[in-house]
Amino acid sequence: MVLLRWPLERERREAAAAEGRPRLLLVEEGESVPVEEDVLEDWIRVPAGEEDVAVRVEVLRRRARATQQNVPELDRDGVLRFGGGWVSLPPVEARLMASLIERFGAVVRRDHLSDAGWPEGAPGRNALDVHVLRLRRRIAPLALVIKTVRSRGYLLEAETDSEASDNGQVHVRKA
Amino acid sequence: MVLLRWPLERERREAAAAEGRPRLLLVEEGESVPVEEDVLEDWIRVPAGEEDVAVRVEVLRRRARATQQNVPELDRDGVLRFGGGWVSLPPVEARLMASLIERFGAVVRRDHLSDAGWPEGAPGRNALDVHVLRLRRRIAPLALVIKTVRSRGYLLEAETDSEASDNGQVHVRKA
DNA sequence: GCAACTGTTTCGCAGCCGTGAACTCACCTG
DNA sequence: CAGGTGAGTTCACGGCTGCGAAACAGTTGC
Repeated sequence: MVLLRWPLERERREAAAAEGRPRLLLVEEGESVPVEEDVLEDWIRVPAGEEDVAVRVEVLRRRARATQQNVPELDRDGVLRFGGGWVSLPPVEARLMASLIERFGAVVRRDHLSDAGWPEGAPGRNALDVHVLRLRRRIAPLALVIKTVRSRGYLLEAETDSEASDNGQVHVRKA
Repeated sequence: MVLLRWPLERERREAAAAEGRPRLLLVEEGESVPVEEDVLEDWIRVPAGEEDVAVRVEVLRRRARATQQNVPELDRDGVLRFGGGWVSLPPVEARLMASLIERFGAVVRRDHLSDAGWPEGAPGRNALDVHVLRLRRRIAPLALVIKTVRSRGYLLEAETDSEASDNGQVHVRKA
C-alpha cells in the first residue's frame, strides 16, 4: 500500500501504478484530481479525518487481495508450490520468482526483475535472460509458464489447456 | 448513476447495489462510512467541492460502462485483455487500441487514430492502414473486430456470433 | 572431485515498423 | 452499365532490435 501526496509525488504514483500496487493519493488543498479508472487507486483531500483515510486504505487492501487468488506460493527455503506439486529454486531464481508471483498474471518489467534478482546491482546484460530460461524449465512440471512480452518484460501464469496439449504433441514427436 | 445521502437513504443504496447500479454516497457530517469493496460504489463527505463530486461520478460511470458493456482493457504494459484471454500489443498498436477502446463501439476518425499512434507526426500515409491490419489479426483470437466505416474511420467491437462461425469455417479448411 | 549454481559469450531467430506496389471494392458519373 | 476514381486491404521486403538458447567457464558446498 502506497500513501503519497498529490501532485508532489507524481513519480511515486507512476511507479506504484506500474508495479500494480494499491495507492491512495493525498490531494493537497486547491489541487485538482486525476480521473483514474484503476480500482487499485483512490484519493482523498487533506486534511482528512483519520477514520476516512483508514476506510479508503482498507477498501484498497481488500480489492488488492481479491485479485490475488490461486497464486503459486514460495516459502523462505525456496520451495515453490502450485497445483499439488513443488520444486525447489536456487537463490537468484527464487528472488525472480517472488517478483513474478507478486504480480501473478501481469507483466513485470525487466529492470524490476533485475533489481529483485540482484539487489547489489545486476551482473551482465544477458544474465536475466539466462535465468528466466532456467526458471522456465524448472517450473514447467508445475504447469506454470513465463510468457515474454517483448520490450516490456515477463508474465507468469498458469498453463492453459491448449498449451498443455501442445506439450503433449511435442512429447509425441520427440519420442 | 445514483447520488444519495448517507445514512439517510440507506434503502436506496441497497436497491442500487442489488441492481448493480453505480452509486455515490454523500456522507453527512459526523457520520461514519461503510467499508464496501464493490467498485461501483464510492463515497464523499459533504459539503464537498463540485469538482470532487464530478470526478468521483465520472470514474464510477466509466467503471460501470466497462463492467456492464464488457469493454476490453489495455494495461500500461500493452497487454490487452478481453473475454478471459489476452494478447500483448507493440507500442504503436497499443496506442491505436487505446484510442479505439476509448470510443468502444463508436467510429474513430482516421486522423484521430493517426495522432494517437504517432504523436510526433505520422510517417507515410499507408502506415495507419498497415497497422490496423496487423492489429486486426492480433486481436482476432480475443473475438474482437475492427470494422471499417468508409471515408469516416474505424470502429472496434466484439465479434458477433455469425462472424465467429465464419472463423470456424476458416479453421476447418485450414485443418 | 562431483554436482549444483552462477555468469559470459556468441549465434540466430523472431518480432517490430516503415515502405512500395499490387489488388479489391464501393461509389459516382457520364 | 462501363469505366473511372479514390479509399482501403494485403503482401513482400529490409533494417533494426530484443530475446532464446547453447556452450563454456568460474565458484561454492558437500
